[in-house]
Amino acid sequence: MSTSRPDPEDLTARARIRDAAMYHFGEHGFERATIRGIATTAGVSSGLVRHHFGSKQALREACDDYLLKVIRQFNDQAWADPTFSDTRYVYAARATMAKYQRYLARALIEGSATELFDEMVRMSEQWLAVLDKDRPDPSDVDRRARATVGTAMALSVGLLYDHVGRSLGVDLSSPEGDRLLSRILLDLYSHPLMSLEDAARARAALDRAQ
Amino acid sequence: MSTSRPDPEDLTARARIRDAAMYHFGEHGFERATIRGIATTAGVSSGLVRHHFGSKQALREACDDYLLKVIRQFNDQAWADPTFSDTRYVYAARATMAKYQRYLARALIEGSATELFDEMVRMSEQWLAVLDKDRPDPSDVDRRARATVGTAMALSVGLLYDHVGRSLGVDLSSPEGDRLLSRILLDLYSHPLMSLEDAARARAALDRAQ
DNA sequence: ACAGCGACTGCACAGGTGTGTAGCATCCTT
DNA sequence: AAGGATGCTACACACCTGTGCAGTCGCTGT
Repeated sequence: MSTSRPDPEDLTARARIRDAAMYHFGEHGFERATIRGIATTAGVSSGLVRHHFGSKQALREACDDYLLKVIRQFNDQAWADPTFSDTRYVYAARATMAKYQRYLARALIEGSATELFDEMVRMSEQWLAVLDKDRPDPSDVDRRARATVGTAMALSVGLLYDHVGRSLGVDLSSPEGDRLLSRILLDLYSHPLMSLEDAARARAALDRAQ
Repeated sequence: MSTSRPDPEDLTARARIRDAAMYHFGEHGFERATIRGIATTAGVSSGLVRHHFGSKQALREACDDYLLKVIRQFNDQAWADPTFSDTRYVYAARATMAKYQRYLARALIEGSATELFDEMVRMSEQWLAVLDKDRPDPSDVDRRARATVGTAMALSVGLLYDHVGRSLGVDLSSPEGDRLLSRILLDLYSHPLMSLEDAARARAALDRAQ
């Protein structure tokens, strides 16, 4: 148990409550997290949580909204920067999202945050549009469809953060962990799991099966 | 709300409770699921749940163990079958795991099921060993490391089942949904997201950054 | 000076939860 | 036939939770 997570006093109580809530929701899940626990972490009374957010559910929604705002801001900033490449984007996205990783994972699994996912698909679609320019053969599936599954895959390591870290034997939040992960992703992203021929064959088999 | 999920009477009460628990845990999460709700679905008293499994936590562990057994059995069976290819394996795995999808997702996110993940990494490693034979250049990262991240990615669609289905606009559990997903995966698996040159460049940049 | 308002606290309440336990029926063993 | 284990139920208990609410403090505009 780390003792002090919240910033001292430079944030408004409302913001501190929101941050504490994201921490508790992410660490324990929505159900197990308690308003009293959140209030304690934020250094306020439980009544104040209710005063500012109305209900636990509304507090969750405020957290979702905030994260959506953060993600949108990151994406806009990234596209505005002319030096940004796709690899840099992925890397920076990981860095930006690091502190919200656990909350994001919980939110996606527990069903809130549908807007969040949809927004991320939209962002992936933008990138796919760029990548598709270098692609010789046209895809037989919709770009949005590919963006959807691509988004899910991009989120996977974040969703299974602890499992991946444990299996790799490193702390993913450490510099070494981040470097190792980058290497692995570079390798996977640059090596297709199957050849175009095998894929075509499988697709044909799929058509044959009706 | 679908009314009757459990099979009529052909299962022992213990097995019915386990099935009901996997359903409730998967649908509502461990915390929100209640022993009384599980008992009702299984058609028994809440006391019997305790009688057979001792505690809610122990019930969860029994579910994890069962799922681990199912997965091991599937994998052994797949490797024993000489006609099995990698694409078929992925396809059959999806079919086998379909009914446990939601439970698996919850278990992985909520932190139980570490054995499950590790076992899946081991299975991925077996497949990678086969795939590596056709690979011209040796990878600069451990096979187990690649298997770990690959496993996470393979699980991603299952973890984000509802989001992916909603974004694609189809029910993934339907035949059309399954076919669409297969097509998307074939496309993604057969097209690298970046060229070997770009990957080498990014790797060099990573080394330069220390 | 004073009324109003928002930030904030403390406490009580009702509901739901996991768990403990006493007791009943049924079947199997000796 | 006796007796004990086993599957199973019903009920009570203590606890924790989200929520409601009355009230205090401090600021701000008039």
